[in-house]
Amino acid sequence: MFELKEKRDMKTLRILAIDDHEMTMLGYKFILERVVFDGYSIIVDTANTFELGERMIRESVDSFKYDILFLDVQLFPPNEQQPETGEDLGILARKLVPETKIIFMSSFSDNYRINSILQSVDPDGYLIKTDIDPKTLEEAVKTVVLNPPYYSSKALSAIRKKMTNNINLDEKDKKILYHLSIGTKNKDLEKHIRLSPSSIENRKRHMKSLFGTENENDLALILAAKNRGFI
Amino acid sequence: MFELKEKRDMKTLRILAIDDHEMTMLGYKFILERVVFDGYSIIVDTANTFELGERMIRESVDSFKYDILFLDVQLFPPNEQQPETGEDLGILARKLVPETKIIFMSSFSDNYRINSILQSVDPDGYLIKTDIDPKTLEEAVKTVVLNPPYYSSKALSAIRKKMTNNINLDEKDKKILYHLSIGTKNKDLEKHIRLSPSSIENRKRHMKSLFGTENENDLALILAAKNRGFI
DNA sequence: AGGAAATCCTTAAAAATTCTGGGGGTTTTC
DNA sequence: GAAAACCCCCAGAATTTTTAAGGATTTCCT
Repeated sequence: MFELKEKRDMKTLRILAIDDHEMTMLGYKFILERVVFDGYSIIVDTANTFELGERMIRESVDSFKYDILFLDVQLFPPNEQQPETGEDLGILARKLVPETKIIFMSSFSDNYRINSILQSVDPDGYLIKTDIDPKTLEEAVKTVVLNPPYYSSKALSAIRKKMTNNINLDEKDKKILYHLSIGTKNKDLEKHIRLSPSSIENRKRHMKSLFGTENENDLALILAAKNRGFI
Repeated sequence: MFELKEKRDMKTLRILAIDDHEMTMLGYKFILERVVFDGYSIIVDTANTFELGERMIRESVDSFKYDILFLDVQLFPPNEQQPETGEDLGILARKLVPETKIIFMSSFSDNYRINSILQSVDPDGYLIKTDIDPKTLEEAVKTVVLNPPYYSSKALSAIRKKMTNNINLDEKDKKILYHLSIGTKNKDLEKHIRLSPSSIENRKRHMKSLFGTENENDLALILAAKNRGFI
């Protein structure tokens, strides 16, 4: 029905959960280690920083390998300029231990990263945190082992939103939206996007008409874009 | 935990399956009517034509309403020019009985319709036929009732493919791909797309370079586009 | 309140891209 | 073996995008 790497070790499923909120990880650990799954028992290790997580992944390469990796998308408060994210850990893990299944967990507000993560990591699971309860957690683990991928209901709806909007934005438009959404000031946009200020104005105006927010301000634009799943 | 419309009727879950292959429907009926689900028994009605399906949906409006509708995407052999598809039935059902959950079933080759169906119907479930076995069928029904949506594994991967390709094609490009994929002759393309023949050539050449099929023929282009989930 | 900075809009010309028709070579079809 | 269809290239025309400059309005900060 399903096979792990070492026949001798088929009794345990090893999971590593990386999240900066230790209490939530304790919850995951509590739930998962009580799950009975086809006769396999589950062991959950945890790490609460990028560095520790990275070390544990690296160390696992030459010993047992984890079967599943739970990764929080946002490992640090957004204002800190730590560039390391769960996504980076996912990319690293894919390279070092490609057979390990990867499940991302993100809060709703990190949704805009889902696109990039689907591209860079192609995870075996994606859970929006408000969807997570003991049952989905258990389901996710089972599905990811037996028949990946597992996307939670809100993750699917975020994906569907992106899929079904037939507005075509090119890379520059998307960059403008992204920078506006993270609070980049208009006058600083030209430093990030290779366009003149007036072109940026034009594109913003154009997008506002696409999103039906003519003559409204930039906030209305990014709200509309968020609703449609662009950021 | 979950609620149907009429408290009195909570003992049965009514399903209508519409598919032109009667034998496969018998299979679904056989499986589903044996499912035990939280104490509810399941009754599966079937229809094997668009017209019959439409009539049954219309008749259900004023009596019992179906809880779930299973719809085959391709109700007729593609060469017949019957314009009626499962998608149309889905749109109709959404209008007449909005509370009925809708699950689409499509064969792999009908994948290009998934985009349009996600837009027009926003179904509660989407199954690719090769994914369907008794277990997924049962899972789909339960998930759709309790916590939709349910997308089968191959449906998800088709969606992911579309999501993650960062090639931007506009409507005209997509129309060209679509018409090529259904066998429209090059010389007839200009009748469907408001462009000169040479522009169509240019766009095809441009897309071939995007898809890495330079100097190959149109077949290579549409195969590449299919692989990337564009059609 | 007062001034500076930032935002938002318009216009018109320059620049870039796309479209078009034409010429011509190769392959497919009957 | 000839007609039809397909594929490629070019250069001018048409269209779209970018840009700079000027000005009106709002926001921010003393």
